[in-house]
Amino acid sequence: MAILPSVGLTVSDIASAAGVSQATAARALGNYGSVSDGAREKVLEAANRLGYRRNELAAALVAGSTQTIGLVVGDIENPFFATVARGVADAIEVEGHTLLLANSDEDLERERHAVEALRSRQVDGLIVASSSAEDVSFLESASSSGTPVVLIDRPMPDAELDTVTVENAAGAEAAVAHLIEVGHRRIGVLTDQPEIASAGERLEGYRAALDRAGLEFDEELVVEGGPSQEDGRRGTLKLLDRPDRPTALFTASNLATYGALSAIAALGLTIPDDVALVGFDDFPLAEVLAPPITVVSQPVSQIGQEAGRLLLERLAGEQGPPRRVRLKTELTVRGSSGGPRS
Amino acid sequence: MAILPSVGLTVSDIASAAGVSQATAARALGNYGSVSDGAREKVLEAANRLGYRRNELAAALVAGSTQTIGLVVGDIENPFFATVARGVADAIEVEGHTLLLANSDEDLERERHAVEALRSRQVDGLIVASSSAEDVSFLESASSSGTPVVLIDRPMPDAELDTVTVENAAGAEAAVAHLIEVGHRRIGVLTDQPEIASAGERLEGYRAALDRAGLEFDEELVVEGGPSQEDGRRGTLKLLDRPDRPTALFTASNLATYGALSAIAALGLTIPDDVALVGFDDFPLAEVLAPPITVVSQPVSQIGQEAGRLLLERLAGEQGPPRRVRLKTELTVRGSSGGPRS
DNA sequence: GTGAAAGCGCTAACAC
DNA sequence: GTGTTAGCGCTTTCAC
Repeated sequence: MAILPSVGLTVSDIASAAGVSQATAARALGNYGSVSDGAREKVLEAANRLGYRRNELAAALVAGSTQTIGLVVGDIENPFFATVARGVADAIEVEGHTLLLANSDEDLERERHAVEALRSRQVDGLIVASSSAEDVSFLESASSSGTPVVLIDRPMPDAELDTVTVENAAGAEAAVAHLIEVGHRRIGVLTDQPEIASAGERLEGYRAALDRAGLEFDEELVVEGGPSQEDGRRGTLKLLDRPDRPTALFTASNLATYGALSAIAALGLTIPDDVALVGFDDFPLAEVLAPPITVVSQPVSQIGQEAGRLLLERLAGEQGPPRRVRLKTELTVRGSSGGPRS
Repeated sequence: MAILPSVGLTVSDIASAAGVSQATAARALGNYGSVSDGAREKVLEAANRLGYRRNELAAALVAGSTQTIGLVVGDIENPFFATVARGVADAIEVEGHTLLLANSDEDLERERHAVEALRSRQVDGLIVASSSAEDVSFLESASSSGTPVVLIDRPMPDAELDTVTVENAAGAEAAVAHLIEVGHRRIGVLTDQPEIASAGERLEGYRAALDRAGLEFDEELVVEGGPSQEDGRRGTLKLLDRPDRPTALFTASNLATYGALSAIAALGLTIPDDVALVGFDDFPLAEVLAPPITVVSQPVSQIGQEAGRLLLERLAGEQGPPRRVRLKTELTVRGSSGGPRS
């Protein structure tokens, strides 16, 4: 294979090949200003023949826009984030933007660092699933200094930023209310780390459902999972591996649900007889498991798409106050929550 | 919230604030050349105070390196690719690189387009799961013109490019041999699109196992799935929804396995009694399903990490011939393949 | 050790 | 319509 040292053809190269000035070639290539048909043709022919590819970096430097948007998620391996990423990619690519991706591992320092790196690379905007409910000042400052930020998944009512979230409290409440309705009184809950803002809302929904049913809130029934399936597994074991175990479980995220399923299997318990289960966030095999898993489904891809859309609008000049999009969740009752209990 | 128009502090801004020349400030900031301690301190203090952030774009323009690598996968929503992406990200971020991500949807035209877009953005290198076994000339030309390319997941023996793949044929053969060993004679196979190079190898492994056992190859038992779970489901239905259905099924990819599980459930069949199942590629709930699913597991994250490593080596100047890394697979026998049959 | 000046590849005034 | 010229923000000679 020949080594073509055609590392970087520039506008000037094309210009001389076409016998016009650099500016004319640039105009023809960039499709702006006015160029005579003859000149344009010569330029395009030369570009084509030589295999010219525009250096977007140089263009971005002068234009002040890279057509690149940064996405910061906890972990792209998490199917939730993967689907969000896909949604974002779909929404922005129609406008010619590309995704710069970073994982934060749900760690605030890493998140900060990722945001810094992305900003240094001059992303036009940022979409962030922030791991902190507290300190998003670095995101607000990005936004106010010209790099719009859209927050996703985790509500942040105090932040002056566009956000796309789902109805966490309502979704969780529906899940728990459903468990109560079929007869459960002791319902365990496996939550995300409390720093993650949606975790709070889901726990709130859990409490609201208990309240409404006149049930006591019992701290013992709340276990904090972590960002991995293994964390969820451990949490569930803690919750279930004892005599007075809850009769039902609400898992507040997809990985928590995976972990719980794994723990339940390990303990040899049967769903829903030994323990009923409702999870937040649907997943590919939920319908296939025996029994199928009851879930609060959320429009994951749409979260990404909406975030992309809001961001593109900001980039197009939208100046209004923060928009907060709340997407609906839906309780999908399948077998794991069980029929009515005596 | 105040709008700080501090959109872009430049080296010159810092230089004047520190009372030194632009060049000195740049040296202090960029940590190169020689700067007196006094000057350095003044510059760093000013940079810190004013909140200077280096414009990596401008730096990249002159350095000719963006510290960015492009990753092209079929679909980031596919857990396989998500894990690969994570592996790549982990491998390259230690060197300060960032991931530019693009989905090809397993379409060659989209893949080409993505590669073009990524190259225009001056990525330092590319990692690609190519959807074509035939035409990778555009990737070879990228490589020979200075943008190294590492191919992943799909073997491409004719391409003059580094590749990271797994032992597809051996893995598939082990899976099918195992099914034969426990007594199956009619084994259906759900493959990926034939354009995808790994699909060929896995099918080859399937045939090899049959051959070795003296079993006839029956075209009727081969069904081509597609890149989605739904495709796998449809394929499986075609295979199983008839009287002379195979007694066992080998699904050649994770989404195919998902689809098969869904179809089997829909048909009301029991695993492994009505139909035994072995899938290529492990997945989170494989152990949790009843019965747990027997799989050929592959080191997915490691594929990404190896690819990242190979690419970094090329970027560091490695000049040798194409390296072809083959990672081992492992047959993990669980319940779905059944015990010995009469 | 430091500054002045050139240049990465492109866009954008501004003349002609 | 076209060419000349001046930058975008940075790195990098090259004098001093």
